[in-house]
Amino acid sequence: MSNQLRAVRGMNDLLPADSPLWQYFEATLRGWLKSYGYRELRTPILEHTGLFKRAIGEVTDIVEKEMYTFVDELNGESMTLRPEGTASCVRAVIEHNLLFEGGKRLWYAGPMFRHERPQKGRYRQFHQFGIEALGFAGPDLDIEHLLMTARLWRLLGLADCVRLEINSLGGAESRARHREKLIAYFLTHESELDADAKRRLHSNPLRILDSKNPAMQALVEAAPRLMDELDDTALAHFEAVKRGLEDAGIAYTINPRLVRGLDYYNFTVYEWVTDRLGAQGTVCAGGRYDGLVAQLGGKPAPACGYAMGVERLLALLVEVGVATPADAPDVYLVNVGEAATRFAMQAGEALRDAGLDVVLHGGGGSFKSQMKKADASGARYAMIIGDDEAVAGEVTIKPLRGDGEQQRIALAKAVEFFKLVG
RNA sequence: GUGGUGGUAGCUCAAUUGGUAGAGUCCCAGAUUGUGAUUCUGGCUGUUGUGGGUUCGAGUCCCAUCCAUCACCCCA
Repeated sequence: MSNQLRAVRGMNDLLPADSPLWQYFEATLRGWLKSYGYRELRTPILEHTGLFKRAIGEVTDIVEKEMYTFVDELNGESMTLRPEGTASCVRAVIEHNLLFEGGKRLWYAGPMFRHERPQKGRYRQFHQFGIEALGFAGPDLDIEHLLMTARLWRLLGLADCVRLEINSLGGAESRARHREKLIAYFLTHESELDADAKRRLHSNPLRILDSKNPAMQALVEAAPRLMDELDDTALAHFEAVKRGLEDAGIAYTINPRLVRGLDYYNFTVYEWVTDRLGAQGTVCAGGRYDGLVAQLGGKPAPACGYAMGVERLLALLVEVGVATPADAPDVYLVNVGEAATRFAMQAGEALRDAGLDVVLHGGGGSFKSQMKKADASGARYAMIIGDDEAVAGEVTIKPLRGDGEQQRIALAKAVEFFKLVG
């Protein structure tokens, strides 16, 4: 065991027993995305480090201490495994001039990498699914995104275990103004700050508002509020988003302390959270990032989007007890004897031509042991072929589930039989 | 990255104050020599996460380390 090879910490194998749940989830996503007109964008997992530094922000936790960054020994370039999807998405949109013909609705999915201490619902390689709408001004797409996420919870049966929190961060000027007031306020109360807060005072004072330290609550409650700094445009935008939610009957709470860990957000931010996954309860988060396209060198364009943590959503599905769809074949092909195996190969192909899912028993074994495998496979039928059948060009069909008699018929008739029973 | 808890067969778990590592399940074979899911019988599986230490003797105590997990932190 000491020399045993293991997967890298925080990075998991997806085993066959679990893949049906992922496939069910992914299939649900595809249908749902199509119904809103979103189209897939796939970007490389590896990007130049500079992209994430510019997009996410130099002083964020992600960039400062969580990125898998390394030098490509072959050419000396600094590379980074993507820690999130938005930066790559915007980069690709700019690089290929996708906004030339107007706004774009895009989605992406895949592995992301952050070097954090692993915990349930938090892994070093984890999967995000996200959507980005670029080139659309105003609150329309913010609202669409919230409506579509709410629909997804209904589709997945999760509507009762997630709740929506929203906030507005306003524009850059509002945030700068608020930041100054916040620092001034905390400086006058510096003796009451805990160690975390003191550390953040100048690097990321907004984060102090997020503190869970009970001793800090009174201080935080009385702090200057960003909402008070919002200009008319930001307020009108926020009001429109709230109205959209109310029109759709989606419950929400305004959380003035909701802050994003990535620097590119402005105006609307939101999180869908659950209390059934412990400390890793944020299942979907997003908002508007109007400045990012220009910041990354593109022609200025408004944008908004969100990302979901796939592992967390699947954990929630398991918690709620979704029926995991079976992936059993229609037919398990039992074959004993050399001639029987050769005939069974042809029989299997004939059944697959007719659209059936067929597992052919491999590696020999007695009828008894093969029948046990047939049962364990979950197949509805066993098709039994011994040398007797092979010589006659016949097969024996035995129902393994429900009623029905075993019958021995010609292969061509068997194919017809399966076409009928589906 | 910080602190707490835990790690025994493929899986779920036992093992008295330190004294011979066990059960269920799974898998394999047979009862039923061409037929599963029930029943009965028999069989296989372990450097007790890893490496040190204390001891006549360590799954059990000590140290380190790895992994998981809970909270912090962070975030999806």
